[in-house]
Order: sequence, then structure tokens, then C-alpha cells
Amino acid sequence: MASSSKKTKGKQKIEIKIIENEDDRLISFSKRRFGIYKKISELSTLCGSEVLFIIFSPKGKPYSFAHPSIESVTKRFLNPNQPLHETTDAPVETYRKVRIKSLVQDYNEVCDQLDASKEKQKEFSLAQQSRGSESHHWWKTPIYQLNPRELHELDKRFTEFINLISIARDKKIVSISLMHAEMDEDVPFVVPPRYGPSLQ
Amino acid sequence: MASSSKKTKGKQKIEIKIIENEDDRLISFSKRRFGIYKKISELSTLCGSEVLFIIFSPKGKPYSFAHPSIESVTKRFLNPNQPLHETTDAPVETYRKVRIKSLVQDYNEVCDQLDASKEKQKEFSLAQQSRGSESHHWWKTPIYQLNPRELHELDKRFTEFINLISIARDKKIVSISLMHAEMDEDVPFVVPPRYGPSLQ
DNA sequence: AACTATTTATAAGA
DNA sequence: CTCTTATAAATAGTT
Repeated sequence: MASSSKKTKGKQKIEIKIIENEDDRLISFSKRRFGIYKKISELSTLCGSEVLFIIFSPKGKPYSFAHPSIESVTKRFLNPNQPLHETTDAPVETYRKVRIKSLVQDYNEVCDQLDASKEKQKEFSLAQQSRGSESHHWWKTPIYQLNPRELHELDKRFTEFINLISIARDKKIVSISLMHAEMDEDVPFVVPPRYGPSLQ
Repeated sequence: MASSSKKTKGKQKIEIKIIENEDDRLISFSKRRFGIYKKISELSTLCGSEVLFIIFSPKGKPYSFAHPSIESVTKRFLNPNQPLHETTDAPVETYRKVRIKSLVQDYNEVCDQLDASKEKQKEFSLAQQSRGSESHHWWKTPIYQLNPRELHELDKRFTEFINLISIARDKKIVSISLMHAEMDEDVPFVVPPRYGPSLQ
């Protein structure tokens, strides 16, 4: 029909820069986030790849998408030596567990000595005990109830954790501005030593 | 030209399931990974969102894409209370730092006592010292040179870290099989306590 | 690594 | 939010 003007302009080309209008921005965020979820899940299925995607909405709300799980991807990312099938290095794991156990015994002896000493010491272990003996969920403990060592550990480990990720993977990390540069470089990655396995 | 048969079949619809042929799978992985990087970077730019994307190739090689950095996204994900502009809770941070410092002093006194005790103790601190006094890069230390406490800490913290991520964000995590179900549910998220800030 | 013919994603509008 | 439509963008199969 010659007379019909088109119903809509259809999809129009847009410039890739911040969308100033807040409503438009939120709509775009939703649509595109969904599109990305779809693409990621397709790639994951097509290639059997593990994936993790985290994004914050313009309002700061976190969204994540993972397959098969955040734990799995995080663990593998931290520890590239982890075998695809968890059986092959079981002997090494066993050896390590045994070794760790004896080290822990030694350490406990030293702790006993510490326990046998004076004043300030008591204060110290008291604060420890007041938190209950179940030391799991330390992260639920108010920060002012953590002991100094724990405070330092907490900070150190966190900092080092994120450094570990970024340093060890340096060559693989792509910032948006470099997207078209080194992204596909085939750099054999630096292998950090393994984290200790779960101790029983 | 009437005679010309089409040069190619063009893009054909494919079923979303594992690509059996290894070469095809690797090619698809590359093409689609690039496409996803592009989509993610566009969304990040259009909406000013922080993002993190990690994927493993069919061969198990890790690739990541982050903006503005892995640290930033990880930190924000761990700590949703973190203000968008790092200034507002500076007083709280300062207070905490001061408090931590005094706690650390107390702790060091206890450590001095520990240092003043006997035998096994020496063995223990010797192993400590042999690693050099720069305790940064502990993760480069072979696991058998870590002290028992560190071993336990290492394991605990790692486990708890991944638990923290997955537990705290439970309602936001989408597995592929649920993609079309709860993905966009607007669940107010559980707020875990903050990690300690960087101590100097 | 390039090339198309198609499919797929999505901006704008209803 | 949901649905539609026209168009831009991504990509499967090929060279």
C-alpha cells in the first residue's frame, strides 16, 4: 500500500555513551541485561563453559548470573590448576591434608603456651571466647569483637584476595578502553600456588 | 544477475546445545565471547554500570572482562553498603581504623609474650621468619611454609568468602535453568556486615 | 580472518 | 511492565 507511512521508526542507531534520561537508562538496562543473560547462557550451553556475570544497575543494585554456580567459577578462577574432573590429584590433596594436620598440631602446642601466660593474655582470649566457640560465620561478628589478628587477617586476606585475582590474571583482564587491543592475546597465565583445600 | 546462486547460506538458526565438533566449538566460543564483551561494555557505558564477567574456554582457560576493575566490582558485590562516592562514611572509617590500631597494639603485646617463650615456639617463629619479613605475597609462599594458623585461616576465609557471596546474594543468583523464572524479582537483599577497610 | 545471508537483538512507539 | 515494528547488530556457514 503506497499510502502507509511506517508505524514506527524501528530500532535506531544510537551512540554508545551514557543515557542521560533516567527512565530511558533504566529501560535500556533491563532490556540489555536480559539480552546479555541470554547470550551468556547460550555460550555456556554451546561450549560447556563455566561463567560468572555480575552487574550493578544504575541504582546500584547487584545482579548476577552464574553457571553452574558462583562458588564453582570463583574457585576455578582462583585456582586454575583445579582439574576439570576432581579425581586426578586426590593423592596430592591427601598428602597435603596430612601435612596440614601435623602442622596444626604443632601450632596448637604453641597456642597452649600462649594460653599459659598472663594478664593481657586473658583479656585477649576472653574476647575470643565471648564470641562463642563456633567460629564459623565470623563475618557476622561485629568488627569490634574481632581480635586484632583477625582484623588484620581480614583486611589482608581480602586485599590479597582481590589482588590475587587481578594480578594473577593481569594479562587476561580487559578494560573497556582496551577492548579492541589485547583482548584475545593468547597469554599463558601465571599460575599462583593453590589455595589449601577444605580442611575436613 | 539472474543466474547467481547465493554465495553462502548465511547465518543459519542453530539449536542451543553443546557443539560436538571441537573446532566449531572453539570458533563459536571466540566469536560469541567477543560479542558478549561488546554487549557488556556497551551496557556499562550506556548505563554507567560496574560489571564483571568471567568465563572459561572449552579448554578451561579463564577470560575476564571488568569495568572499572575486578577489585571494584568484587568489593561492591561483597559490600553493598559501600557508598557510590567514597566520601560519606569517611568518619566511620577513620574511627574504625583508630580502633583497629589500638587493638593491634594490644595484640602485639601478647605476641611479644609468645616470642619470649620456649623450644617449639622457636621452631615456629623460625619457619615464620624464613619466609622473609615482607609478609605481602603470602600467596606466593608454598603452602607447606605457611603456619598452621595461616593454613586454617586461608581455608576458612576462602570458604567463607564464597559462601558470603552466594548466601548473601542468594535471591539474586540466577542459574541458567531458572533464567526465565525469578530473574527479575525485586528482592531486597540481605546486608552482610562490612569487611574491614584497608588498614593503612 | 573476511564475507554474506540470515537470524537475533533492540530503539522507539503503542 | 508488555507488545509491536522497523531497523541495527550479531553470527553460522562458507571461502
